[in-house]
Amino acid sequence: MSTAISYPGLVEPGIGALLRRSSEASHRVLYDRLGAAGFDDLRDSHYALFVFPGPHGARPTELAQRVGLSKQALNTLLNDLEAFGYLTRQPGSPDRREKILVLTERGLRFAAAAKAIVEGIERDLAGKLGQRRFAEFRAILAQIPAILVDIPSGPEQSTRQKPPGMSSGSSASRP
Amino acid sequence: MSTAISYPGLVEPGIGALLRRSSEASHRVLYDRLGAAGFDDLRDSHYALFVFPGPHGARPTELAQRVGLSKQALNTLLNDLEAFGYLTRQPGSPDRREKILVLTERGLRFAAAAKAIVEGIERDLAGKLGQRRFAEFRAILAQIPAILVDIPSGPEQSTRQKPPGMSSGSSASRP
DNA sequence: TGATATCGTAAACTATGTTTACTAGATAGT
DNA sequence: ACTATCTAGTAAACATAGTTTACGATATCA
Repeated sequence: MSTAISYPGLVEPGIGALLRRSSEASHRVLYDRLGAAGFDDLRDSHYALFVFPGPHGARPTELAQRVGLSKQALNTLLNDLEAFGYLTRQPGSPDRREKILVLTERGLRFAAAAKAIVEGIERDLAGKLGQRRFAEFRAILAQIPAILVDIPSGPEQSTRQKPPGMSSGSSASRP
Repeated sequence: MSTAISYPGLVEPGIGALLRRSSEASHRVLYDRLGAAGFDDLRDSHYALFVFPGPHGARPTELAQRVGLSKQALNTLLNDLEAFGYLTRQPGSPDRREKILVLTERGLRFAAAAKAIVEGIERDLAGKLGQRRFAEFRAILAQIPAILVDIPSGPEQSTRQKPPGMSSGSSASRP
């Protein structure tokens, strides 16, 4: 049992670590409940396609951009979703190169279940924190990304320096 | 250009989506600045090992548990970190099966740079939001994970149902 | 009516992780 | 002391998720 020596460094920020933990916790709850509700044939990567407003009526390329995936990655997931009966690909109509994604009955039930679970989570949080504090929290949270991209390269670059000539060589997993 | 038909479902919660976006934004800023500060031989997976209190003085297995990785996944990353000169593995002493992770000069500089960047981010946020609001925000954020795990399986399970007999069959990527 | 762009798909490759299995050293039972 | 068993670290095989590159079919422009 070695005691971890304290040293003056951490990468995971206070605020960043907190955000990550909360984000992961909320998604875990959502995914667990979806699985428990009978939708246990999907994995997290499939769930990601249902971010609002979801796949219904969209074209693959459009959806890929929205969820931040390559057309290819998306296509694999769509194959699964189609095979599992969550959606179908309809040929697009004036332009027959297009496909239109259409949720099946099951797909619609999945989306409804997800919505209900999410609303439940928010109700619980508001209940524990108080409506007002939760609303304030949420409002600030919504601002964070804009603030962060707004101030790239702040004043703390005094730590900057180039590393010594460490040419990669024989590592296992360099790109 | 097909217009996305509105339908009653979303998977990505209000609060969950917001948390995810903020978390990703903060990590992107941190990682970008670390890269810009000369630590561009590491990837995100390596950074993860430096979550407070980081690898210094720890044993591999201990660290693996802390950061939520298998011993194996961690070991690969440690190989890289060692090859790039961020740390060394010292043989543990009374028990010579153990290895003790020790940051090198470069590793310590990396940790210090990360700390400075994180502090800069927090300063910026506090500046934009106001000290008081930021502190309140942070306090609530820290409570979220506990609240969420506390209330697993809430009252919204009325949506529960088993799916029809969709035996998997011929998909690309099912486990 | 071609030249060229665009949609969806496919194939090959990369990155990151897990599970299973092994080796060296530690520890307990006798 | 001697074997049995446990544990730390490592290795190998495999799973998952994504990217880049390529291609066929349709659309659109000159």
